[in-house]
Amino acid sequence: MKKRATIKDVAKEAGVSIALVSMVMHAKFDENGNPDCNVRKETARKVLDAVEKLKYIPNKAAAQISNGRSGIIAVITSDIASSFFSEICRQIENLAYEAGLSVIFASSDEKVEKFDNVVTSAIKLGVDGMIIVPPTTNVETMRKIEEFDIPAVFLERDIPDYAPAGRVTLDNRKACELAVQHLYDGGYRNIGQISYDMNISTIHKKDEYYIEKMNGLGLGQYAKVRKVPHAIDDNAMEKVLRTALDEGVEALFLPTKRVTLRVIKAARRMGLTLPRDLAVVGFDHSDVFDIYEPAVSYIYQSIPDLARESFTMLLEMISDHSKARHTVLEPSIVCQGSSAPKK
Amino acid sequence: MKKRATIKDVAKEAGVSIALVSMVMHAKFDENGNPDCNVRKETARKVLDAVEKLKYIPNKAAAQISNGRSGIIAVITSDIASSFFSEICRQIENLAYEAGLSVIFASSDEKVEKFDNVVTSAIKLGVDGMIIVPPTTNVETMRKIEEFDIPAVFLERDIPDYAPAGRVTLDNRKACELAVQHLYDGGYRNIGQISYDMNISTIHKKDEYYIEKMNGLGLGQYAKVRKVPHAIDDNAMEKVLRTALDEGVEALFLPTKRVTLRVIKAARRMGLTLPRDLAVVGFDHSDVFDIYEPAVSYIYQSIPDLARESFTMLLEMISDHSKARHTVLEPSIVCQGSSAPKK
DNA sequence: TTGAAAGCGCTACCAG
DNA sequence: CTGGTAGCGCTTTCAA
Repeated sequence: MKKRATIKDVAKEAGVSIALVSMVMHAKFDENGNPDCNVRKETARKVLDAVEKLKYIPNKAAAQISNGRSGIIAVITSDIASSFFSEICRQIENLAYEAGLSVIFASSDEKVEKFDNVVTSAIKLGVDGMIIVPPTTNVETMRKIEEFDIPAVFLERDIPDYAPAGRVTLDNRKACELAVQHLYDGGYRNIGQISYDMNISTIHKKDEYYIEKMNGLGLGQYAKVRKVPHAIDDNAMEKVLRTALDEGVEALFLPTKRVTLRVIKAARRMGLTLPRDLAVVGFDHSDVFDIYEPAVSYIYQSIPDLARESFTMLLEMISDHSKARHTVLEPSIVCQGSSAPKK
Repeated sequence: MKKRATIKDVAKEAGVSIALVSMVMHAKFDENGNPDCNVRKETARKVLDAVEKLKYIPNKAAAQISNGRSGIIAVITSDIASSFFSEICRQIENLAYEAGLSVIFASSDEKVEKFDNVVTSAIKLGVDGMIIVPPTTNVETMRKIEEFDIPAVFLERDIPDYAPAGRVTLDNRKACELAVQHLYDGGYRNIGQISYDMNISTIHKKDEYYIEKMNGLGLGQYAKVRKVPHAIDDNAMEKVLRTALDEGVEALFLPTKRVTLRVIKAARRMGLTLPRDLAVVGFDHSDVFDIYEPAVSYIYQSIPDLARESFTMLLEMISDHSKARHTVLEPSIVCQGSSAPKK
């Protein structure tokens, strides 16, 4: 169990000072092997050879403690196992990989307390920045982040009262309009909505814009948001669906992937035929939507865009100390069988 | 932009030495507020008050550099966006959270080079251990890990030649037997297999055990593994399926979730009726399997078990420096419509 | 029960 | 172009 080689060992081996080694380790080399710093090529060579020989891998923690940067960013979503977020994480991971950063992912479980805990861990680690899908619109935890001057960008949803963060969100008004209009065009009038009873900005917005659009179409009488708990089980969901149908609902706008999946699963168990018994427009993409019979229509927001925008924004905030921006992405609608025009 | 509070600030504020602060920060407190270390209760109180007041959050990097432990483990899978792995990651994240550890997740993309790179990043970070789904059976990258004395455990598949690591795998022989036997019992004889042409232990094993079982049933004449590239597209997959059917294949054992998804998608596009045109037994669970018409049968391996076993094993290896073990989990089969008995 | 001080490995600044 | 050195924030003896 030999000890891990340190910069000192390399310096000794190469017969130079540790300062030189540090320089060389951070240098980039052109095609001729010339470093982009004030070090002679031969000296650099010696250092590199020593590094090779001792299998030296720098200790980031030590670097972090002396220069303040950890090279780690934190990505905090509700649940990294949920495919919408896991895909975003994956994209961010790739971008970070290319940028030479490490990423730590954490899930809040949509719980404010856990969110606070994972944020604290991230601060302990000394992350250089955070990309956050907040499970609340409360500002408390964010204050900690502010306290430590850590750049942050909100992804997909935000905390309206927290100004210092960047934001990458969807044009949710447009999304709701697309969905409702599409159903309207298909001849549906009693268009309901089922969504979660959570204190999250996008949920609030989607409720609001759905109603706004319904009113705009003169369907205010039908506008009704049915709230269900985030942890609703299949049976409870069936009951909600049953009630909705009894109340004359012809179509449903489902503003999250999760609720969409739950609803179509319930519909299947109940033996409903889409769109005859119920037309559906969901949100975000899932493989299940395409395999389902009929395929499920959905509002699409670009995951690569979400990831890239948030990542580059965060990078800018970290390096240039630039101001927080707000990027709004355009939704589109993918029309499939579940919302085919009424016969 | 005030500076982040350090242990020194807390010490000064509390009027004690930094050593005391360090002790208190690591102490656990019983219900009476008594610390489990040699510090007077009142002193501890003073420290805690100062911590509170200054909003002190310890800097892990500094701790790491002085005591060697980072409190970070790395989990390296093929792709954190693939649901099998993202669920495992999620479970490990929970376990780590409870254990007070941070996790960094990385994807190898099934590429040996990327695998090597993410391992190197992990070493730079000074991770205390790694849970690894190796994209190869080559031992090279693992040697680095050994060099740095970092405990590692292989998850789901392994590198046979690398002894120092722990292992948590499935009983793949049993899995293959279950699948083939089940199809056999349903009256199918020409049972084929489609799998990826990758150098991965579980793929090798599933090929081998499938053939072994076919031979055992006297179906050696039908035993045939059809290899497809990992990145195969829908059209190519359709062609493979078409060929298999032309060659008389009645049933297919699909040894990974990914290939299962691809095959049923192709089957759907081709308008095949399962199990009439083709019986199928897949691997691992996906929501799609349940929604598909008919529901897809699959071999199940417990994700919670996989996660828990590997995590606790790693923890033991880290703390007790205990020896690597090999845990083998039991598969089971979930029979659904896609493999209903032949009519 | 408490404090002083020696590092941990690295960066960054200054001198030569 | 190269080397010396003062920290960075924390842990951990060792003394008091």
